[in-house]
Amino acid sequence: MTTYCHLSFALPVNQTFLYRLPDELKSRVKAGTAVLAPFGPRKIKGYVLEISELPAAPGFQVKDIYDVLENWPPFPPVFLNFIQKLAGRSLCSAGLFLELAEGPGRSAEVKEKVIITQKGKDELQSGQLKGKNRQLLEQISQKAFSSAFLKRKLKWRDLNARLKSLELAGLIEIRRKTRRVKSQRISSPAAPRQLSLPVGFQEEDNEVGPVFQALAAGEFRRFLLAGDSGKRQEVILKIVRQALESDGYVFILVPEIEQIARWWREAGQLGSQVSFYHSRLSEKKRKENWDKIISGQSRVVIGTRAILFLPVNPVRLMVIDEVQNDLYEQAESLPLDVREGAQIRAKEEGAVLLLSSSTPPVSCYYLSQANGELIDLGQSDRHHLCELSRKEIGCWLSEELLAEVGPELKAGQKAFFFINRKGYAGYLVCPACGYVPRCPTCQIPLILDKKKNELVCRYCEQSLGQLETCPVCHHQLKPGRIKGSQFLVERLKKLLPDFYLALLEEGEEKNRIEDSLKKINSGKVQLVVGTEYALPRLQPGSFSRVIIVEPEIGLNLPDFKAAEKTFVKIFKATELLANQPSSKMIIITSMPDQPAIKFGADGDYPGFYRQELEYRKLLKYPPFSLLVSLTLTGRNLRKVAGTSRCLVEELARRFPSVEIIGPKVKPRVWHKQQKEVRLYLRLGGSDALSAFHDFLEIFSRNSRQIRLSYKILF
DNA sequence: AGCACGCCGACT
DNA sequence: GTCGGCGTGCTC
Repeated sequence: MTTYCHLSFALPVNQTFLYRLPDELKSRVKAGTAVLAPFGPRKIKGYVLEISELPAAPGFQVKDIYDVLENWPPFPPVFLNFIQKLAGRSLCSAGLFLELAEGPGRSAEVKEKVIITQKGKDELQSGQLKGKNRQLLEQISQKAFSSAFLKRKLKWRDLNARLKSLELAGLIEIRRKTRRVKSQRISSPAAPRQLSLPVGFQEEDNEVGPVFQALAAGEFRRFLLAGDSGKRQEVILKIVRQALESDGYVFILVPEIEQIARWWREAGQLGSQVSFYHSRLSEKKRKENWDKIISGQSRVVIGTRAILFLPVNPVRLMVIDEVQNDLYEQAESLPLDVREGAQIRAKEEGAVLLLSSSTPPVSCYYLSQANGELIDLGQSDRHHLCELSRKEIGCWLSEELLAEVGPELKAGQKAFFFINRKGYAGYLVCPACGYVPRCPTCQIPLILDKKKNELVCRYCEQSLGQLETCPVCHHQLKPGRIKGSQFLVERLKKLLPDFYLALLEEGEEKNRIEDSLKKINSGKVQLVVGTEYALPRLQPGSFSRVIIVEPEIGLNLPDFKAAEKTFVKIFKATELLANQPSSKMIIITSMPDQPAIKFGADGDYPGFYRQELEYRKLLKYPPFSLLVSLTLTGRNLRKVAGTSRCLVEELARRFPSVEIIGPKVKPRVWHKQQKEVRLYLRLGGSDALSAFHDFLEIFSRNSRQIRLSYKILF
C-alpha cells in the first residue's frame, strides 16, 4: 500500500493530479494542506483535496510531493466541502478558490533579484551580445531588479526561459530570498459548541419568527427581506443579535467596499465583536482583522465577496444586502454570481441566508413569495411631491431651474441632479449629413469628453482624440441631443454661480470624491451632480430637490432587466429626498408614462412589480423561464469560436427545447489576452438545470484550453 | 498559467 | 544558420 494525494492547483485546469506522499511528510499533511509539488518543469503550490491508500501504482508516472507549505490554521472540513461544491458548480479547479482563502502570510513568499555578474559585464562591454539578451543585460547593468519588475517592464513571454539560460551561462545571478512569515500566534479557533438558543424568542406574531426558528434548527433556509430600508436595518440587527446568541459567525455581504461604512456605523451597537473585511485592505489591517475573525474574537464580519472565502466555521447567518445590485453578478474575479456562491456556502454550513433589499429583483420576489420565503416589511409613506417634465434638459435649465432650485439653495437646502451619463454629450453629430463618430471596434457612438478634449468609447474605454469636423462633408461637428454630466456641470455653474457644486462619478480622483462628500455633508456644497456612482454614497434623506435627467437612456438596451435597473436607480434617487411635503422630485424625460419611470418616481415597488411581472410572463423571461449566460474563454479566438459552435450544435441536439441566443463576441475582448464568446440560453425550468450542468461538465472536460462558466440570470 | 517545442519568416 | 514571433499541447 502506498499513500497518494489528489492535488488541485490554482491554475485554469479543471482537473486533479495524483502524487505520492513520502512517509516523512505524512504527519503534516491533511485534506486542505498546501504543498509544493513538481509540475512539468516547474515546482508549484498545490492543495491536497484527498488522501488515499492505493494497492498498486496507477498506469502513469507518479511524482512525489516535494514539501509541505506552512498553513495555519487548517481549513475546516465544512469549508473544504464548500470550496469543492463551488469548484464543481463553476467548472474550475478548487485550487483557484483555496488560494483566495489564504490569509495574510499563510505561505512563504519568494522574492527574486536578478544581478549581473562580472562575466556578464565583460560580455556586454565587448559587444558580443545581441538582441534581447543585450537589452536585458543593459537593463540590469546599473542596478539589480526583481524578476517581477522585469516581467512588468519588458512584457516578454520568454523572459523566464531567458533568465534561466543566462544564469546557466554565468552572465547573471538570480538571488532567491524566501520570506518565511512568522507562524501566527493566534489562538486556534474554539471548537463549535452545541447550538443553544434561548427558548423565549418564539414571538408568534413576529414576522421574523420563521427566521428565528431556522436559526435555532441550524439548517439551511433562505428568506427575502423586502421593504423600507430603515425597518429592514432594524430587523436585520435583531436577527444578527439572535444569531450571535449561538456560537457561530454572521456574514454581512455588501456589493462594494464603500457600502461597508454604513453597516459599520449601524453595527456599532453590537460592540467589539464586529470586523470588516475586503480585498483592498492594507497588509497590516488585513492581518489585524483576519486574526480577530479567525480566532473568533469577531464573529460578525461585514464585507464584500472576499468574506465568502474566510475559512471559519460554523457560519450561522449570511445576509446579502442590496441583493438587486448587479455588482454581485459582474464579479470579474469569480466565474459565478456572488449570490449563488453565498447560497452554496450557506447550504454547506447549515446557515440562514437572508436576502435584503428595498427593491428586490422581480424574479427573486416572485419565487420567494411562491416558496414562502418572503418577509415584506412594506414601504413607508412618501410625502414628497413629484413632477414629470417632458422638456429637453437644455430648455428646462434655462426656463425652470432658477424658479425650482434657486430659492431652495438660498434657504440652505441641497439639490441633487442625477444623470447617468459621463462626459459632455452622448455622441457627436454632423448637422449637415447626420454622421456620428463611432468606435472602430465596438461600433457604438463615442462620448465627447470636454475636460480631456477627446472622444471616448464607453465599452472599451479607448479614446480617439478630438474630431473637429465631419470626415464626410467637413462641417463642424455638434454635440448630440443626449447630454452628459459635464454639460450639466457647465450649465449649472453658469446659471447658479453663487453656490458650490460637486460632481460625483466614477473616474474622479478618490481624494476629491472624499473631500466633496465631506463638504456635501457639512452643507458647504449644496449643488450635487452625479451618476449611478453617487447613489450609494450620498446621505439618504438629505436633499430637498432631486432632479433626474433623462433616465430613459438605459431602457433601449437589449437586456431583459433594463426596466428593473432603471426603476431601481430612480427609486434610489427618491430615497435621497427628505421625506416631507416640501421635498420635490423632478424627472425630465420624454417617456413620463413608462412604468419604470412612473413607479420609480412614486417609490412604488408593488406597482412596478405587478406591471413588470406581467411583461415577464408575456415574454417568458425570468421568473417564467431560466435564463443562463454562458461564457467561453481561451487564448485563441478561433478556437473559442469553434468550440462555441460545437457547443451550440451539441446543445441543440441534446436539449431540443433550449433556446439559444448568440453566440456573440464580447466587445472588450480585443484588448484583453483572453478571448471571450458569450451565449444566452433559455431553459424551460430549473429542473433542466442539473442535466444541463452535467452536460457542461463533460463538455468542458473534453475541450481543453477553453474555460467554460455560466451564470443564472434573475 | 507557464513552459517547451516546433514552425516560419527575416536577416545576417 | 540564428533570432524573434507566434501557435499548440501538456502538466500526475
